Amino acid sequence: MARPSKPLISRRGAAEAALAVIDEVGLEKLSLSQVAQRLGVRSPSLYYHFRDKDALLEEVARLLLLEIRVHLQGQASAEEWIVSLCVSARRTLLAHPNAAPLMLRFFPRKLLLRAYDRWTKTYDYPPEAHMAVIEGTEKLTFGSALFAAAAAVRGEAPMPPIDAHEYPQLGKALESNPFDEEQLFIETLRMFLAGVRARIEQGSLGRPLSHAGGSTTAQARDRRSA
Amino acid sequence: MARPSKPLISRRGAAEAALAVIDEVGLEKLSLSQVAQRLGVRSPSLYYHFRDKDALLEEVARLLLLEIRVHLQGQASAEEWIVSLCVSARRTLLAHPNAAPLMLRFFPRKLLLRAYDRWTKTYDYPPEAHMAVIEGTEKLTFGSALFAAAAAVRGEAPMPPIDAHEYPQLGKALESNPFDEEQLFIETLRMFLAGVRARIEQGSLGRPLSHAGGSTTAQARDRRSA
DNA sequence: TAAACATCCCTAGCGGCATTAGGTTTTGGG
DNA sequence: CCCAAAACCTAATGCCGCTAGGGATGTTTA
Repeated sequence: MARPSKPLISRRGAAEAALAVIDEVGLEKLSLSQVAQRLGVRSPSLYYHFRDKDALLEEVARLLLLEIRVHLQGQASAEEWIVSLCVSARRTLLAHPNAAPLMLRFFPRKLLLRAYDRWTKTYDYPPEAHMAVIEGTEKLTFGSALFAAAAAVRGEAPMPPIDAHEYPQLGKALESNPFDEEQLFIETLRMFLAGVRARIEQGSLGRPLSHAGGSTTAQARDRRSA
Repeated sequence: MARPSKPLISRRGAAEAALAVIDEVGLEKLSLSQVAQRLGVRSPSLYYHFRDKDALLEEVARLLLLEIRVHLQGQASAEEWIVSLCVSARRTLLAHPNAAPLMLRFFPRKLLLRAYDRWTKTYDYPPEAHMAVIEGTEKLTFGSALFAAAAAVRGEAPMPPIDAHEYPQLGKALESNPFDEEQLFIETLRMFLAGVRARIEQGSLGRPLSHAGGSTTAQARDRRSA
């Protein structure tokens, strides 16, 4: 009952066990003893592999991000490729709603840099727009996923039943909304990407919105400001 | 030393005290005794006003959302009004980076319904697009604010120094990015709103992105699918 | 006015949890 | 074969959320 022939604990295995516990009982109620129990081990032993509980959770966050796998068919444009990647990311997080908030506390951005680097290679956007594209898609994706996950944990629908008497306009908006949850997310993504093109074509990067002229008169203005 | 003439604790006051403690020591390290101490009271007394710790934190979340005040000058379009409101929301959350994650755990959507109802009144968008506008702006705003806050807590820059050797394209993208943090957020918002208009004008709501024709040939197609 | 009741805080204490200290066995290199 | 490092253990500490039960102070009622 001291040192085993083969290690019982690995960082990866511990993270997987922790994720399983989180899926079961929730992030707040996760205790190291539960993780240890799942590994056939006592809780202080975890400290041989992790500095503290946060270090373990960080590993879980990394694990979660690495689960994002793209299963995309013959894709059309680079933009539709982005869309399907973001949808994959969202689905992965929603598959572990209790663990999703870890993305916020321990965002392993390093793991995304490679993907972003590849994106910028295939874009035909001007470089001044690259970071905005990254920022917009990332925030839309993780924002949508995190809030949807949080709502799921509470057992709420992300858009709660509206008191149509109190908020008539909003009620109508909800009624005529043709999208389900995921479709709505996809639509916001496409809106954003369409807007990227629009603002580039108008040369209005960094400028306030001005739709004085409609789409028929949309011509390129003088170039962007500094 | 029992019941005071005037109550020492109020829900509002306790939430303010809790917020102050969170600002100081962080959300994780907040303890009820610290809140109590700030109110000149012992921690179990808080249970007379709150069911449990989560109930107190929920009140803090509400407090935080109510702090969002719009200080907007003579605004131009309805869209620019949305932009300034979202910027206000983001700034408010960034003023309390330690408390920002509470938005995720206890999102008081009810407090936003009134604002959304008013939005939909002034929009000239078709109703099928209303929820997408709400969803997109909300997720962009809170996504940006939450991740920026989390990065601030860790003392990181939201976009970390890129190893330009490892990720050359991304390095260039960062170099030619003309925006600071907030400007980048604003730009993503404007991109999104521009995209809302673009997809409406093209009648492509719900459809995949197809920019076969450039802006010059952007004409309305047959109407959206079911 | 006095009794009854509700309000609002207190002290004491329980159980759980993260973390530390220090011990013990196994393994592997010299 | 020995010794150091590896990888687990038990025991213990201190904090924290929360509950139980009590007592003083108001307010309402008879």
